[in-house]
Amino acid sequence: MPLPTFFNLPEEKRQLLLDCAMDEFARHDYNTASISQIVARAGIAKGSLYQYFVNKQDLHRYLLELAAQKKAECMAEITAPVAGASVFETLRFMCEAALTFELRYPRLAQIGYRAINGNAPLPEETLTAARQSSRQYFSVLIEQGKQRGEIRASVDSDLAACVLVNALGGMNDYLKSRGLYDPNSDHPEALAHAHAAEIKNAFDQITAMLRGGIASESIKREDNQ
Amino acid sequence: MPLPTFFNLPEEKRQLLLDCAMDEFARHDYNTASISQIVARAGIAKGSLYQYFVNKQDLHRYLLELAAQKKAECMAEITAPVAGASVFETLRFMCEAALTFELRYPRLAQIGYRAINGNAPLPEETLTAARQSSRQYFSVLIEQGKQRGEIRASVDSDLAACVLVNALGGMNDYLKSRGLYDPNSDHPEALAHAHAAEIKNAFDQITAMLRGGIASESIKREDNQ
Amino acid sequence: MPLPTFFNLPEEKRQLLLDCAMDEFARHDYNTASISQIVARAGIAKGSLYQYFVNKQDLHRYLLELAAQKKAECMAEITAPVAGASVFETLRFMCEAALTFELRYPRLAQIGYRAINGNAPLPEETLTAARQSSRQYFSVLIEQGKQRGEIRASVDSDLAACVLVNALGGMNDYLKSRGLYDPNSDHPEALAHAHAAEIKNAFDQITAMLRGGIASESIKREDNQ
Amino acid sequence: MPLPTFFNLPEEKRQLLLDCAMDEFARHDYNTASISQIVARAGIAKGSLYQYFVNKQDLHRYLLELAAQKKAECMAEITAPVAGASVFETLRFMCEAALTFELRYPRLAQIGYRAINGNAPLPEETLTAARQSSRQYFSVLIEQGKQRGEIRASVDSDLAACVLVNALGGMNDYLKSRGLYDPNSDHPEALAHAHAAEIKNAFDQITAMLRGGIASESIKREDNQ
DNA sequence: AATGAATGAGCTTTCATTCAT
DNA sequence: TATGAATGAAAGCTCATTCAT
Repeated sequence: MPLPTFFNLPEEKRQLLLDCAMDEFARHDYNTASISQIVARAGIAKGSLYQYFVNKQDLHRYLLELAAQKKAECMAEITAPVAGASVFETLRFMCEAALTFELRYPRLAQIGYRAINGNAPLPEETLTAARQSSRQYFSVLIEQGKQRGEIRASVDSDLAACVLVNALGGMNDYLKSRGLYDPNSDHPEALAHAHAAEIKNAFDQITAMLRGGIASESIKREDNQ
Repeated sequence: MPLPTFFNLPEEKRQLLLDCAMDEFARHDYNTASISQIVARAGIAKGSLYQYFVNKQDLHRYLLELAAQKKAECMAEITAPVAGASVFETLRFMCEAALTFELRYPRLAQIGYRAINGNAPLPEETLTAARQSSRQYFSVLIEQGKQRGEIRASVDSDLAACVLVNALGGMNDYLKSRGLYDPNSDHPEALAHAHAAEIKNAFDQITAMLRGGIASESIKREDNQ
Repeated sequence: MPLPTFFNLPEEKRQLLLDCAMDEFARHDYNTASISQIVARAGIAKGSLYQYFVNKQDLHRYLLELAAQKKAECMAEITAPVAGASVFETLRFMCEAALTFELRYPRLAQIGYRAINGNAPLPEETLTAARQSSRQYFSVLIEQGKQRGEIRASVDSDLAACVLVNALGGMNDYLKSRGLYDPNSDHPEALAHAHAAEIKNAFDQITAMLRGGIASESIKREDNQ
Repeated sequence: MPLPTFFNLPEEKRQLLLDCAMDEFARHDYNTASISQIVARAGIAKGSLYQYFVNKQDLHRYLLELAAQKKAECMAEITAPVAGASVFETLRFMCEAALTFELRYPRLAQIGYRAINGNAPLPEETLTAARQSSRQYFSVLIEQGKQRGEIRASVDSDLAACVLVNALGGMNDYLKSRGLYDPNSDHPEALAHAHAAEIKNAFDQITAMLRGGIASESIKREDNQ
C-alpha cells in the first residue's frame, strides 16, 4: 500500500528506487535492511521515501506483494498445460514455474524466503498462511493422485508434501552447486537458458526419483517380499 | 577462536556464559542478538566478554563450532552400527542421529539453522562449505550404495544427495506441524519421548518413500514399459 | 501580516483556512501544531499556504492579531454602559466581556492563552506588551477609582492591577473546575447559558471579594485599630 | 528514576548535565526540548545520557521530582512559624515560600509550570493532582479561617482559593514588571535581596488587599447599608 | 496563483566496542 | 584480569519550507 505519490513517479525513478529496495531487503533481513542505504543508493532524499511509503514496513510489504504477484504470474503461465496433467507432470511443471520465478526475480524470491523464515514484522496469520500454503497445495495434489490411482494409498499425504516441498528446494541447491543457476549473477535467466538441457535433465531426474525412489530393482524385490 | 583468557575461566563461569550466549543466539538472529543481554544474564561485565572473545562474530563462530562438534558426536554414536548397514538403514540411523542432536542441543541446532539460512555475517566460503558438507556426506553414501547394488546406477548422486538432505529437513517440518516435536518447548526431549512411536513411524515412512518412491504400482508398471 | 494573496482569496475559502488554522493552534501548542494538518483539513495544497503567509509564525501571529481584535470588539460592547459606572461596576462588566469573548471565540481565546503562557516564538517585546496591556488598563481604572474616592488612596495601583488581572483569571479556573464552563466543549455558549445564574453569582462574589476583602468584620476592626 | 550510573557520576559532571537539562526544559516545552542540545552543551556523548536515564521522559520526570523536592524544602522552612499563625499570616508566609522557590530554582519552577500547563507526557492523574493541590490547600486554609472567625462565612471557599492562587501569581508579575525579580537573571536571589524592602512591602500590600479589599471606606459604608 | 513532490536538518534511541581504572 | 562508563555512528522517522511545473 504505497502512497499515491509513489505511482505518480516517473517510471524510471520508481524502478530505480524499487531496485535499490529489493537489493537491500534481499541482502539483509528486515531489521538489518537500512532505509538510509536504500535512499543513498537511489540518490533521493530520506524524506522523499516517506512520501512514497508510510514507513519501512509499508515498503517491505509492497515488495512482498510484488513477489506474490510475480510468482503468481509464473505459475499462471503453466496453468493451461497442468489442467489435465498427472500428478507427476504437475510436479514437473511446478518445478519449472518455481525455477522460472527464481530466475526472473531472484531478489524477490529471496525477500519472500526471508519473510517466511525470518523476523519480518508480519501478522502471525499471514506468516502461518504463507508457510502452510505450499505444503497444503502439495498435500491436496497428492490426495488427488491417490484417488486417480497414481500414488500409493499407503503414503501419508502430509509427510509426502513436506518431503516434496523440500526436495524441490533441494533441486535449487543442486543447480547452484553445479553453477547452472546463480541468483547473484547479473542475468540468471540467460545463464539458465544456456544450461537449459542440463536443467531439464535435473527436472526429469528429480521427478523420477520421487516417483520411483532411488533403490535398485534388486532391493525393491526384497521390499516386496 | 576465543582468546586464551576464555579457557582460563573456571569451568562453571565459562559454562554459564556459553549458556547465556546460546540462549540469545538461538532466540534471535545474529543481528538482533544482543551482547548486552548475554552479559547481563551471565552476570559479567560487558568489558569482560571482550577479554574472552575478539568480538560478537568471534563468539558467534565459536558457538557454531560447538554445534558442529556436538553434531559430529551424535553422528559418531551411530557410526558403529552403520558400519555394515545398507544405505537405507544408514539413512534411518541418520534421521535418528539428527533428531538426537536437536533434542540434546536444541539451541545449538537452532543457531546452526540460522547460520545456514543466511543472516549471520559468515565468510561466503564458510557458508558454502557448511552447506556442502552434509551434501557431500550423502553423496558419498549414495555412491557406496550404487557399488553395493542397493541404489540404481542411473541416479545422479549429487542431485539425490540434495534431495535427501532437504527431504530429511522436510521431516522436521512435518514433526513440528504435527506437534510431535517443538525445539522451542521447555523440554523437547520429553515431548519427543511421548511421541516416540509416531516419530519412529515418520522415520520409516520417509525412508520407504525415498527408497521406493510414491508412485502406485500401476504407474510404475507404465514407467517400466 | 499575511501576504496580499491571502486577502484576494474568495471569502469562503479564506474563512475555511482560518477555521482550520484556529482549530489546529487551539488544540496544540505552537511547536506541535502541524501545517500539514491545517492544509489537509482545509483542502488546499501545502505550497498554497506559503502564498498566503510567509511562514508558520506569520500565520500564527495573524491569528493572535485576530484574537486581539475580536477581544477588543467584545470589550467595546461594554464601553457605553461603562461610561458612568463605578470601578466595581466596570469590573463586573469586564468579567462579562471576558467571558463573552471566550464563548464567542473559544479557539482564539485558547490561542491567546497559549501565546501568553509561553511556548510560541514571539518576540519578547510583543509578549511583554501583551502581558502589560491588560495590566495597564486596570491600572488606569484603579487610578480613576482613587480619584473618584471609590478606592483607597493607599492602594498601589500597579500591584492591584496585577492582582485583579490574575484574580479574574482565577474565576475562569473556578468556573472550569465546577463544570460551569468548558472551552473545549462543543457548545461552550450553551453550557454557559445553562449555568447563567451560577456564573452571575461567581461574578458578584469575586467583585465583592476584591471590593471588601475576605476578612471577617472582627478581624477588620483589629485592622483599623 | 535515573539509572544508578547517574548517581555514580562525579558531582561536578552530574551537576553540569542537570544544569544543561534544566536550561533546556525551562526554555522549551517537553516536545521541543532537545536531548541533542542538552548533551551538546554538557559536552557528553549522546549515548552517555542513555546510561544515566532510561529516556527523555525519565530525565524530564526526574527534573520534576527535583522541583517538587526543592519546593517542599522551601515550604518546610516556613512550617514552624506557620503553626499557630492566622490565615493571613500564613498567606504572607506562603508568598515568601513561593517566591523563595522561584528565586532559588527559577528553572525548576518554570519546568513545573510547563508540566502543569503544557503537553508533557505525564499520567493524567498526576497532572490533575498537581493542578488541584495548591487550590485545595488554599481551600482548606480558608475553611479554617472561617472557623476561627477570621474570614467571612459568606465567602465561597473554592472561589476564594482560586482567587488567592492567582492573585499570588499576580505578585510575581508585579515584581517582574518592577525589575525587582527577574528569573532570567544570573542571580535572582541576590537581586531579590537587594530589593528586600520593596518586596516585603508588596507582600504586605497584597495581604492587606485580600484581607480588606481595595474599596475606600466611603464605598464600604455604602456596601454595609 | 496553485500545486504537491522534494528536501534535509533535525529528532530520539540503540548497541557493539573501547578504555581508563 | 575485571570492570562498566563512555562513545558515536547509525537507525527510522518528521516536518516546515522550497521550487519546478
